[in-house]
Amino acid sequence: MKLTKQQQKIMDFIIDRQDKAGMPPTVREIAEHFGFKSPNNARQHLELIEKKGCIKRDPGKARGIHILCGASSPVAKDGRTISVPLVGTIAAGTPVTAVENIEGTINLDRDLFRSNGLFALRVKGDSMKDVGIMNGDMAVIKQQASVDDGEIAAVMVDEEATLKRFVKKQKCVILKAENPAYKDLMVGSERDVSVLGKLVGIIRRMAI
Amino acid sequence: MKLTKQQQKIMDFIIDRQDKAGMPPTVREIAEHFGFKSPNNARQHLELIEKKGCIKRDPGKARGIHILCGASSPVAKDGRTISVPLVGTIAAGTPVTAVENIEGTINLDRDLFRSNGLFALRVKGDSMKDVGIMNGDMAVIKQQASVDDGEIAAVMVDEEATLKRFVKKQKCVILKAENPAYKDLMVGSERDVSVLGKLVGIIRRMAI
DNA sequence: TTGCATACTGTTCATTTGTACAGTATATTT
DNA sequence: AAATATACTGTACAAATGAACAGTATGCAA
Repeated sequence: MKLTKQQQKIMDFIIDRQDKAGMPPTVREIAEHFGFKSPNNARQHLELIEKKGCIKRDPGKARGIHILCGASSPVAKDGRTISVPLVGTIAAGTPVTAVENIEGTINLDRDLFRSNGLFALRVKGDSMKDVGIMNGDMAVIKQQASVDDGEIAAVMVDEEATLKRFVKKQKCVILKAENPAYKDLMVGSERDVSVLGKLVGIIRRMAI
Repeated sequence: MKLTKQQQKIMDFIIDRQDKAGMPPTVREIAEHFGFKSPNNARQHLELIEKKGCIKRDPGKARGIHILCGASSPVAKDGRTISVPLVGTIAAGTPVTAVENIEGTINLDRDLFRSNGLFALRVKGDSMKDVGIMNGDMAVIKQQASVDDGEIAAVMVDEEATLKRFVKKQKCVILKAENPAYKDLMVGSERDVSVLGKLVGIIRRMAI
C-alpha cells in the first residue's frame, strides 16, 4: 500500500537521518522535527509505516528503526546507485551503447546522477582542458538528440565521439573546443551533427 | 595515538554493527558482546577511544556513537559501491570527518575507488584549474599523514582544507597551486604542514 | 618504589526512550 | 448517519540507556 503524504515526509526524514547521521532518529526526534506536541503521534505514524512494509521496528530498542525500502524519496528503491555503461570508442554506424562499444560498467551515486538514459564516455585528448575535462576522464552523458546553445555535448565527429561546446549561430553550429590549441569546428546545420547527449558529470580516478 | 588491542576490538565491533545493523551499538550491547559484567567498562573504553579521536560521542543520547576514523570504508549492501563522507569546510581543531564537518555522503564505484579511509572534499576556488580541478568539484581523498613529492594533497592552510601539489625541496616544502594566478606557498618543514590525505579522484556534477 | 594508563566489577541515578491509555478533530467511505 | 482511516494532543509508566562514584587488579615506565 502507498504511504500517505505525511507518512512519506516522515519516511524521507528517517532516510535522511540514516544517511547523514549514520543512525535512525528516535521517536521523539521525529516528533520534534515535525513540531508534534506528542511523541505518540510520531510513534503511531511509525506503526502505520511499518504495516505498509517500509520499515521494520525493533520493539523496545532505542532508534529501533530499520529502513526496508526507500519508497518515492530521492533514494531509489533498489539501492543507492545506478549502473551505466562505459563507452570507449564508438564504432561507426552503431548505437552508442551497443555491446561492441562497451568498455565496462561504472556505478554512480543515485543522488548525484538521477537521470535516465545515462552513459559514460572515456575522454580522449585535452580539447576541453579549460573546463576541467582531462584526457582519460569518464564523462557522464545524458542521452538526448539535441542540446541547448552553450551546453557541452558528446557529438560524433569523424566517426569518433568527442566532447565539444555546442554553440548555435544564425546559420550554422560551432563545435567549440575549450582549449586555445584546438580549432573550432564549423558545421553547416544542426541536423548535420550527430548529438549523442549532454554532459552531466565527470568522474576521474588518478593514477596511483 | 594508536588504539590498544582491546580498544581496537571494541572499535571493530562498533564498525561491524554500524555496517550490519545500520546503527551503532549501545554501551550495554558492547558490554554484553564482550562479556563485561559492568556496562561501565564499555563506557570507559568509549571515553578513551573518543580521546584518541576515533569516535565522537553524543552525550546522553542513545547509541550516540559516531565513527570518525579507523573505519574501513563501508561497502554498501549491494557490494558495488562504497560510501564516503562528503566534507564541506573543516572546523579548526576537529578531525576531518568529524560530524560537524560532514555535508553528506556520496557513493563511489568500488572498482574505481578501492581504498580504505576515503573521504570526499568539496573543492573551493580554482587554484588547481590547470590540472582539471574546478570550483565545486568533489575531490576524493585517501586519508594519510604524508604524501610523496609531486603528489596532490589535501592540506590544512589557514584553518581551511585545500588541494595543493606537494613539492619537497631540500629545506622546505612548496605547496604549489596549478594556476598561474595563484602564488605558491612556501612552508618551512614538512612537519609544519597538516596533510589530510592524497588526491585519488574527482567527481563533478554539472549544474543542470 | 611510585606513579600512571589500562582493564575491569558493582552500584546507583537521571535521562532518554518506547509504549500504553485516553481523548479530539477531520476527512473519506459505507 | 455510522464507520473507518488518518492526524493529532496529553499524560503516564517501565524499560533502556548514558553517566557518575567507588572500588580492584595488572602491567609498564620513570
